[in-house]
Amino acid sequence: MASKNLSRDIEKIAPSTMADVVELRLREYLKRKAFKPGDALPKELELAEALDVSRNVLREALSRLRMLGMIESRKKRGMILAEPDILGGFERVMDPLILDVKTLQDLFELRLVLEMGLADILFARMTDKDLKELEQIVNKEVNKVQKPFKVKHEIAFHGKLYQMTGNDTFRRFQNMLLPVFEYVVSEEAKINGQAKVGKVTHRDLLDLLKKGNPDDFRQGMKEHLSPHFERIRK
Amino acid sequence: MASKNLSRDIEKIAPSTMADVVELRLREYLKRKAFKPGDALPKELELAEALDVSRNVLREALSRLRMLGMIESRKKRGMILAEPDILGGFERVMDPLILDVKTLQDLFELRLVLEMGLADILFARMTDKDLKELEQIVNKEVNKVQKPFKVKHEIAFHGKLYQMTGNDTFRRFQNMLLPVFEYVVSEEAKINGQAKVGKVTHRDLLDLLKKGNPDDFRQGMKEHLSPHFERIRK
DNA sequence: TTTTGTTGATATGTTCTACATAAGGACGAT
DNA sequence: ATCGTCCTTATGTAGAACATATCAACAAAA
Repeated sequence: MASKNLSRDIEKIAPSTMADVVELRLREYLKRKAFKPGDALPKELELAEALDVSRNVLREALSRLRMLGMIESRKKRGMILAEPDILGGFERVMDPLILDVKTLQDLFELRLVLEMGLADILFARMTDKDLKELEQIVNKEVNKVQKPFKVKHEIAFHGKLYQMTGNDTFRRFQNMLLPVFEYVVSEEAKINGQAKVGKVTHRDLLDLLKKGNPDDFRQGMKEHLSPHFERIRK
Repeated sequence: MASKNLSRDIEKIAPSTMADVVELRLREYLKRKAFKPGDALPKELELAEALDVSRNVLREALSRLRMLGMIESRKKRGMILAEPDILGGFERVMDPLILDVKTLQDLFELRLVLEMGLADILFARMTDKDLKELEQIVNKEVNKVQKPFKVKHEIAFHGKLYQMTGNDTFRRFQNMLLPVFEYVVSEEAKINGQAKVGKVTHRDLLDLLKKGNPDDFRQGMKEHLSPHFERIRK
């Protein structure tokens, strides 16, 4: 009987298809030639011939780059380099059900780190208008402690915080992160029962934003998230 | 003469190809059916027929999912759902030369936020072994203040910090972020001259890790990165 | 009985051809 | 200068054919 650990001793060969190779080559090509957004690319047939692959294989690779937003193509005009969406690939993959548990844990921690690091940029950028809007969000929370409402308010409050940074990538990023976060929390709850709630409320955080400083706010945020910080001790 | 602002008044129509639609449909299908990693997918021909598209179009969509790591396929065995790499899409797009300036700025800030938020998880996870290795990195920095060395040491030191969190996604993430960061810094330098250096050195940070607490460390980190924090006041 | 070699079936990988379709350019009419 | 018309062209889509890896079943050998 062969060792059951054999699969850990010998690395599995990764069968790479032509589309994989062509995709890589194209990205190298674009980088090497220092194409800028708006620049025109060679025609499909020319690329296919240069790479010595069928137009089909080439198009599979191009389709990938198109998904990432790296290229745009229209009939007759041809293909041009575009400005990719940095979070596009993320968005498609951010599904708690298909990611492995280690990655989910990593993303869970990522959100905690972001919230803790947010303070400085928040204080540098927030406006009075922002604070008023945040206050309205807090006011709506009155006594709605049932589960579904609670999650909704969490999203509204923290989402607003990210939006206040003026950093749109942040905002979108945490919008994608939150479902994962909630998933991890609810899975945790199934095992260890309902998580406790931090002593610092959203209203407390709002007050800290108004009258405090970044460090005070950060301390408040840590306390607010303290039930979740329990998870990282190991 | 028509208004030149017309293009801002009317939204451009986005010509979506069949591959775009099929890709979306497939992702919805996978989600709706609650496929788990390892589950087998229908055959290409069946999918193509069900979607009423040619095998070509279907394969372009499948190629995208394959790139994201969502599916794997082998001859005869067919296709199975896989665990995607959360950062795969990121990696391909993370190129300072093709991203727009706003996104670059956003990513620049993202790194700052990460460094500031890292403290708590760092103190919770770091080991004596880690500290020793970090000390070795700091020791190697002696008097090497020339530009290329400096960057190298920055990467070594901060990279080690991320690795010490035990969060592999962090580590990879910042490895991708750093080139963007360095690019933004060097572009900035072209305009405003060489950036100043923070008063807190790597060795100071190391000492804070050994003897301090998360808040002290965070303050030190903020001071260390203070030249970069200047950029976010606006 | 267990292992190894052979053979056939099958799903993906790749190529080729053909045609549809949108978009640009040239040209002329209004 | 604006609007049609026609032609050209590069991408989008379809379909058929073949190559190739791999599974499964069975047979041969140890």
